[in-house]
Amino acid sequence: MITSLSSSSPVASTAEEEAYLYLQRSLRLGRYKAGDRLIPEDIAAEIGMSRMPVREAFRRLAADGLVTLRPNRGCVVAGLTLDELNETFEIRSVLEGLAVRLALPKMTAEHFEELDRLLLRMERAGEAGSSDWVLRHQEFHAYIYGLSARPKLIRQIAALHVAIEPYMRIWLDYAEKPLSAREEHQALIDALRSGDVAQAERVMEDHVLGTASLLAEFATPGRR
Amino acid sequence: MITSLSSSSPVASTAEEEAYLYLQRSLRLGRYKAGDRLIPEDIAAEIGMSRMPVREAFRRLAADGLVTLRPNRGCVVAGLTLDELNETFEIRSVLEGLAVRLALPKMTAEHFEELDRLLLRMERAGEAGSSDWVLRHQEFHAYIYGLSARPKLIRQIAALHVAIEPYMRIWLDYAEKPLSAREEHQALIDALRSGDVAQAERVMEDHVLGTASLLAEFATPGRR
DNA sequence: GTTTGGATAAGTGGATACAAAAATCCAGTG
DNA sequence: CACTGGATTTTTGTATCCACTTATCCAAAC
Repeated sequence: MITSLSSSSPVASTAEEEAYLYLQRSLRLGRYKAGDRLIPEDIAAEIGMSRMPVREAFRRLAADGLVTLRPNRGCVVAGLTLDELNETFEIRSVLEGLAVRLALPKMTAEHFEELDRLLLRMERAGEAGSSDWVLRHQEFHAYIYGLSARPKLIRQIAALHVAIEPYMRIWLDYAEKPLSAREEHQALIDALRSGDVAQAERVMEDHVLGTASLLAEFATPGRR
Repeated sequence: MITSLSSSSPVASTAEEEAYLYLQRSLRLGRYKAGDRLIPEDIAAEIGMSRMPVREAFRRLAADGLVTLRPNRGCVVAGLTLDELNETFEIRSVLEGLAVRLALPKMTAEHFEELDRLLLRMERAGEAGSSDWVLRHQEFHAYIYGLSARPKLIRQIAALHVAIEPYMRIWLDYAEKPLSAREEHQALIDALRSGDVAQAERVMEDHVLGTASLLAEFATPGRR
């Protein structure tokens, strides 16, 4: 059972893998700003290898949508405009809705109990938005998606989460209004318990889109 | 306006780009079988370059899901099990449904006329399944998705099409029963003309899933 | 003061060389 | 005759080098 929304294994067996994980981590933590140029030589020096594996890592990051690669122009940290960010949430909403639709028919009483436990753990992890809470929150969602038993779907969802993460971080820092986290997730569980697939799917879609609209409030229209 | 479902520009300005396009083409045309190993040195020799750009092309192909890359094990042509193939269609159905949902509100009378023209061109391109017809069919769909004005969504859809293409080709070769192509696409246009967003979205979802179930008939359960 | 051209520096792309890992082959053993 | 262990071959991964493209900077011209 997949319980993590990370898009790749955490073991770096090759230099390329190490570079990839290092850069992904740096990007997710917001070490670079959108538009920053990543110079292979510098990064290679930081982690003690040559430019070559770093270049290949760039290619993978580009595929993840975290950086942009142009011939002879190097590697630039990708920025999402508000439009692109919203688009990503739209895509997430249908994919995560689909995951719920596929997961629900497989759910048994034990699964619901586990969801209750995960929700509890999430609440106990602190403020909605704290880094512990974010982890538990991902766990909660990943658990549901995992039940769909659709590896490709899960990977796609994970990739979108990775791409949005830097922005979420900014947003969470600003979050003044308390997230209606408890209510929303309880509603999600309730919808699942009701067994109404279409309803559960819609609740998940709305949950994801709700996050997007919340995010929009803190972003200025032209913002990258 | 994006009118092609190809996932990248066709101009090869660098050796890596050339290798990528060459390999993508070979894979889409079914030159290799699933499980075949791609030897960088051989491919490099074929197109007259060193292994290095070929290696980088491999990474991009892996991101597209066309090949699998394992450390020290090289590059293997990806195979989709019937389950994975069905999963891909499930994902396509919600993404293409979303595209329709977003496109419809922007459609005017001219757009509908263009759709009529595209359908006509598709019919005139020959047998459903011929390579000309496939192209026109893609054009038809791409036109609708393009109207959604969601670049990322369109790219994701395109990527899934590329991944499935080799299988579609096999399937189309076997297709004995006439595709109900005309009726299905006319129904799609009708649904769009009705202006009922939810209905149009559902028609598109069914259209995509219908293709999947048709495909399933020709595949043996354990097939790669 | 702004613009333009070109020298110079910086950086990228690709090829070759070398090291390390995996696959293959083969002889010896049970 | 199947199996094991190790040498050999093949292939992959990484570093270094060179050629070429792009960016930067400065001076001369308008």
